[in-house]
Amino acid sequence: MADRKNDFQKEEQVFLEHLQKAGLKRTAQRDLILEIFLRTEEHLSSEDLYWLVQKQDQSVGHTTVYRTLKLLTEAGLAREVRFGDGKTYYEHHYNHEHHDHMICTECGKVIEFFSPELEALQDAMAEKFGFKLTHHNLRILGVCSDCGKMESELYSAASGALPRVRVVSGKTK
Amino acid sequence: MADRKNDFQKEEQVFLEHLQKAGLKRTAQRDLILEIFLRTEEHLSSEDLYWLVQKQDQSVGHTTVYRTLKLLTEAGLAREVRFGDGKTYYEHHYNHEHHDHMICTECGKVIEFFSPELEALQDAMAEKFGFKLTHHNLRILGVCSDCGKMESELYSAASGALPRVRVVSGKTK
DNA sequence: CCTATAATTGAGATTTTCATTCAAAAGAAA
DNA sequence: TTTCTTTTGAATGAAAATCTCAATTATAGG
Repeated sequence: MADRKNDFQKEEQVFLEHLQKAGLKRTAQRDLILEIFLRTEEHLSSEDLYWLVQKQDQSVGHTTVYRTLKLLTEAGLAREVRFGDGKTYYEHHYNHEHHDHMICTECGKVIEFFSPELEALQDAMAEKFGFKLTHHNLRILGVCSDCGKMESELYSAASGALPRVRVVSGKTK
Repeated sequence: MADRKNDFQKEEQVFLEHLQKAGLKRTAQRDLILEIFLRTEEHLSSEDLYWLVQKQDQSVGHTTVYRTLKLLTEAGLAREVRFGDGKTYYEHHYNHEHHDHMICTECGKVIEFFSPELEALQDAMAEKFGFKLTHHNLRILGVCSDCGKMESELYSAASGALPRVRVVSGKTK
């Protein structure tokens, strides 16, 4: 645990500004929750984050973590995502490019990907119907190459212009 | 309530075949639930369908409707969809082309649309990552032209090559 | 440094959805 | 009919999301 307290100045400022605008107060709990959220580059449920916070401050309760995540979402720092297991997860939103999720229904692995073509097509689609698009949400469900026991050759062969991607997690069920 | 009992022969046969294959029995409740489901071209939650069924047969319980919807899904007659409000809805699947949803966050209106380009792009994306795609799920959230008080001119002007579409519902919140 | 005011906190309870249990009822087959 | 198996539905359970309220804490103004 080295000293890295000032890594998230921007995000903290966004949060403070949001609190101010909404007439809310800055508290130690909210600071702690924000910090731990920012330090954790994973999809977190409110429950997940609660346990991480517990490790540092036993006195913080479920409710506060839950409410603070809602606040972070309002402030534009977090984004709610659902993967179909009934739970709501949160991921970083500020300074993180929009991306979609590809989910393996076997191992639960989640791949984040970004496709400008898909984005453009969705924007165009929204415009065609007169929708003012606020955001969209694409989940591709399937079986990943590991689980499908496909040759990884297929993967590398087809990956000429592979979009930006990050493999996030393989949840064990 | 005119006599239209034999409108869904194909679907009924699909269901009966599924029951047979799975070693399950045909019952009056399942027949009734299937019939009402087929007659209702809307997104229905288990609860919604339960109340529709109740109107015709007070003795049918939640559990049976819930389980029958699962059966219909297995049989390929229904599809589960989630719109992010925590509830699970079911829509017709048999003889209904795949489509995605555009949802108005103001009035809750749901537009079903189909875009071959989007489909193709998603398929390609799945292939690039070695995913064997089972299905995908795209929700575009925004504000519809009615709620955004935009000119409907925009809509009709831009609708030169408008994809197939069906406005399903405007749920009042 | 106080005090007053308003917001926050967190344990617990409630709500909502999804899923299971089990005894009674009903279908299927001989 | 008789026997065997599946279905049914009320009740219950489990899990997540949300709310309640009394006690606590932050903040601004004296």
